[in-house]
Amino acid sequence: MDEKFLKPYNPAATEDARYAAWEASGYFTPEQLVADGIVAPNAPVFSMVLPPPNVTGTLHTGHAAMLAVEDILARFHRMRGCRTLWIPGTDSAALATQTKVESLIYKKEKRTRYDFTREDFLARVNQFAKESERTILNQVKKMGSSLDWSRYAFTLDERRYRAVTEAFVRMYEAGLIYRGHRIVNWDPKMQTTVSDDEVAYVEETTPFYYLRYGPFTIGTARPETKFGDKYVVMHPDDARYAQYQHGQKITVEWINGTVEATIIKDAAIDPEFGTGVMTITPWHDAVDFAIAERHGLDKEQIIDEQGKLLPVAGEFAGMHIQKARPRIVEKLKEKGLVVRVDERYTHRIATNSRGGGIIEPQIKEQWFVAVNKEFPMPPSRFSTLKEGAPVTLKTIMREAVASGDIRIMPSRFEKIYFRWIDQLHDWCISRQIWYGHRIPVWYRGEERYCGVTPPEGEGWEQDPDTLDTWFSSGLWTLSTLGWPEETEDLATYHPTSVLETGYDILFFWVARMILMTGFLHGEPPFRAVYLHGMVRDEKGRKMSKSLGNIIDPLDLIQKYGADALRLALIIGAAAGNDIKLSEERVRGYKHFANKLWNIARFVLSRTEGVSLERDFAAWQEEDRALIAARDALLEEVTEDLTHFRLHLAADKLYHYVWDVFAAQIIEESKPILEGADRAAAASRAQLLLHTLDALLRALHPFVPFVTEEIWQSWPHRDRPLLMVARWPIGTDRREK
RNA sequence: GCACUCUUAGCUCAGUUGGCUAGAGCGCUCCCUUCACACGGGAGAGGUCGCAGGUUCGAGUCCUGCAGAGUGCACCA
Repeated sequence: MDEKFLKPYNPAATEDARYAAWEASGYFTPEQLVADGIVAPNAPVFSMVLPPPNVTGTLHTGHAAMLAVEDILARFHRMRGCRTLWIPGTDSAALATQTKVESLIYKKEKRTRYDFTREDFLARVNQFAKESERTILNQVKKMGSSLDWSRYAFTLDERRYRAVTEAFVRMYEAGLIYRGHRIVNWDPKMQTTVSDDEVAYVEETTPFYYLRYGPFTIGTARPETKFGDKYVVMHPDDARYAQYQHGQKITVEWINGTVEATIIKDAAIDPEFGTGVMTITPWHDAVDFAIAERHGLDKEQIIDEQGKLLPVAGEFAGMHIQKARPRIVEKLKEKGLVVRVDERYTHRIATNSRGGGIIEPQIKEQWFVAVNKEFPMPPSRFSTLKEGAPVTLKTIMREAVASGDIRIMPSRFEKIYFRWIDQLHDWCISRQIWYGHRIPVWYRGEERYCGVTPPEGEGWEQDPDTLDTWFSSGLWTLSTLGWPEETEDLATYHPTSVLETGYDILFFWVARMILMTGFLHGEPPFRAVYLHGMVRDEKGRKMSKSLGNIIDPLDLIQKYGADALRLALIIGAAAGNDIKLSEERVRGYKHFANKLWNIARFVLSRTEGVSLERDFAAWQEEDRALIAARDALLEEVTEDLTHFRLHLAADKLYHYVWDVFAAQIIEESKPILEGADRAAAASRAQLLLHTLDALLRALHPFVPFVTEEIWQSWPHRDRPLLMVARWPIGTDRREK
């Protein structure tokens, strides 16, 4: 027996070496599994892409949970003999990364991006990204992730750039990407648009003003936007205002003098709200914009891109809206235009969830993906979307899931997904930042060119904007497998078997992958979606810097081992449910790794010279019964894993090891092994070996490090690495 | 406003398609350094499974209502 078993299991001294050995074996790559006869050349395929972490980020507990689940799935399928591929990558996270670099440069050098040329600035961002890349990748490895590093992809590398450009051009040519003047979410702080899904609403209590507008009283929480209001809108059936005709003009005294106002009747007005009358600011409000579009009304910009008032505001021009508001209210009061104020009005203000500022809607010329535009379905392998049938991108997204071509787990998220699709608007994909995939469109006067390569001739200017980072992420299963080329990888591994990710990016990512892959490749990007919950602190709060409750997974790995962390993140964490993580839980599972270690020590010390021959005929009746019970449990575990019930599988193995194998079987074995009945002793010794052998295999996906470390000192191993040993169920059956 | 989730031991949570005396981790009490393991073992305290109905031979598990907590979505100025 190896002397290392005389000491307690020490994960910190073990894990890096075990990972290095796995990596060196080449078995993270499916071709190597085939080449060495580990799996058959025509074996079933199991493939996944890693949701790429931010290249400039560091590993957090959410990543740890994701890696634990995915690695368990990968190792399970690899051991079952599948050609298993799990593709790693990182995301440029354009907006987040650029913001980070901008702030670093400003701190150090007091320079902003406008002090650089675009090329020089991008060189700085790229340099920073390259430097940080190693950090996150090493941290991913610390979790034991069996990723195929030979296929590593970065969302901004050359192959991915090609895929993104190609996708844009194809969608442009199909009329599904267009450029238009529309109201968008503008972040004055980050100086860019953001998509609807990136907007987060924060509750705020502010005063609500009732203002005199000619014969009407209108309500607003934002008097600073009201300067240009010259349309007063009411419901067509509102009897109180029946005397006013649609289109009728009236003169009213307003903030900066008299204005000619036009009466508009529109059913969007809720007569029950406030006074049932409102004025509109089409340039800075989506509802107002829609009303203005319906009636062909003028739209005037009041606030500029920095959040400052324009000349229409008269004496307030040039002032930031935050500062101007109290003064405007003051002036309104002086003029006697304030009828009443509700001091405590609760409403939601739009903020940029990506760490930006308060969203100020603006009308801008931007690029959009048309989600409601009908087109003939391209060649398709979807079960309910036939080539040539009239569809929209929404249809593809809905049908892919409704038909069962894609299964979302837990299923309640399917409902949430459908709801989201129903109210989806066209997706604004252009961003006014520099870091990212540049839009492949060039202009020359009135001419416009869209193509994968720049246009011929002089005088062309490329669109300065870049694409929403989710546009490139949406291609991830395709772009990592070589699309737009018809590669062997694409033919073999696409659609991927399962996409595992957090439920918080169901809309951002999962839905957009379905949209883009469905249109561009005519099939789903994956067969199943497994959504894990958010990792929270022991009190159930979100982890955040401001709360100071962030748990660093690397600390936990250092103290308790990656195996312990994996179990803590898996056991008790059903799909879609949030996970509360506490250090005590992780410590508890470290004890499990040590328990296993000591079990191995006991079994090895008592079975020296015993072979693992499975001579079941010579076994004692009760030992055969124990094996049968064990195999029944392993059947259940296998079934659970097949159905993504990882938490149950892990829990069952944990209890079998501790409560059955250690507490009962091993304890009973002590007198048997020492007893006078040598046949019984021999039978029992084989049972111990046989069971530990099976348990090491079955536990390996969950606790790969400690099981592999034991395996390396296991005299009975049939493969040099446990990682590529056979799954226990199926093996015995053949031999019986 | 609409939708969804949660409410099980002191704390944090499992309990897959309804089925034997309801479980885990941590914590608590008492005992044990017995030859795999004190990162251990033994014994134990602790639960009307939110509340009220219903379906069923049988419900923590399904249905209805109520209460509390939370999340997502929404163009109520």
